[in-house]
Amino acid sequence: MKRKTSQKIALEQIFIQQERPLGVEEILQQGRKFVKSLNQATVYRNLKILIDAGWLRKISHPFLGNLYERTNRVHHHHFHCRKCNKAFELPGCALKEDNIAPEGFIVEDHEIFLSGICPSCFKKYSNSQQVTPH
Amino acid sequence: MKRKTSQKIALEQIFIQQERPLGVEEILQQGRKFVKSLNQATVYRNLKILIDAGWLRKISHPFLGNLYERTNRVHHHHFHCRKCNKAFELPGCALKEDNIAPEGFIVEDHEIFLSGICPSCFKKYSNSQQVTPH
DNA sequence: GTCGTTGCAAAGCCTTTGCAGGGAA
DNA sequence: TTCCCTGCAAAGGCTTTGCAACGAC
Repeated sequence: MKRKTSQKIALEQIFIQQERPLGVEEILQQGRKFVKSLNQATVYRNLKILIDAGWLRKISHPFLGNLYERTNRVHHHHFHCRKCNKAFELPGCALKEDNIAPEGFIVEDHEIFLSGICPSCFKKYSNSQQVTPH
Repeated sequence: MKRKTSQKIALEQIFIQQERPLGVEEILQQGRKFVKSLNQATVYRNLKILIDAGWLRKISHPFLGNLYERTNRVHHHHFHCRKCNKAFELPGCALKEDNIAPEGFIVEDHEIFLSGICPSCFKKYSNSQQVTPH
């Protein structure tokens, strides 16, 4: 990253302000609030730069495609709600420390994707099951 | 699946004989041993049919793209070796039963991707570190 | 003979790349 | 002024789709 352009600054701002992982389309939409002419190719090029710099991480999400998030976040994993189709960041890690892999495999990294129903959608579903009093 | 064609039978045979998850290119290569004219579009269409029938599962692998495997295999996860770039099926599951997700989230399914060095590559690496006696 | 299935080619996504012009240092 | 970076358009992978011909039943 040799030159600080408004496009780069915009991307950094978006991720600094953001709590959840973002897809390219969202990044592009939000980036255009800062730089109206922002182009997809520029987004992809700068994402790559930020990833190579260790500032961003790319998540290949099984349902939502490629998402990007800051590397400085504490270790966590992602939950996908099959009702509202959103990704949630879940704190902590439910992986057992021992017995992760058989003898001989050296585990350096891992990624866990959980899926099901999020609290908000479960609530909606429960309500629709109830007979509404009148 | 209404009609049994040689193409469908070929795909089923490939997966019945196969121990590890396969990518589309591999499926196509192997399928052509049975049906020489086998086309990519046909592979994709039949994969979809087999998935909808609950006979196959699609795995969106972070490094290797989309892989396909039989649904009748015991619960397991996948290990990716960053040296030889292969996917390994690991028996068992290192996920803690309790405390997987915060209160309110209903976890229905999960996928774990491990990565690092496989036993075979570790062995090679160790050997190359050693001074070969002469 | 029907009509579900196939092969082929075209088109659709998402992502990358070539190029000329623009802007940071 | 230099030359890195951007926007645009074209091209690359992978996957899906339209269509006429084929073949399972």
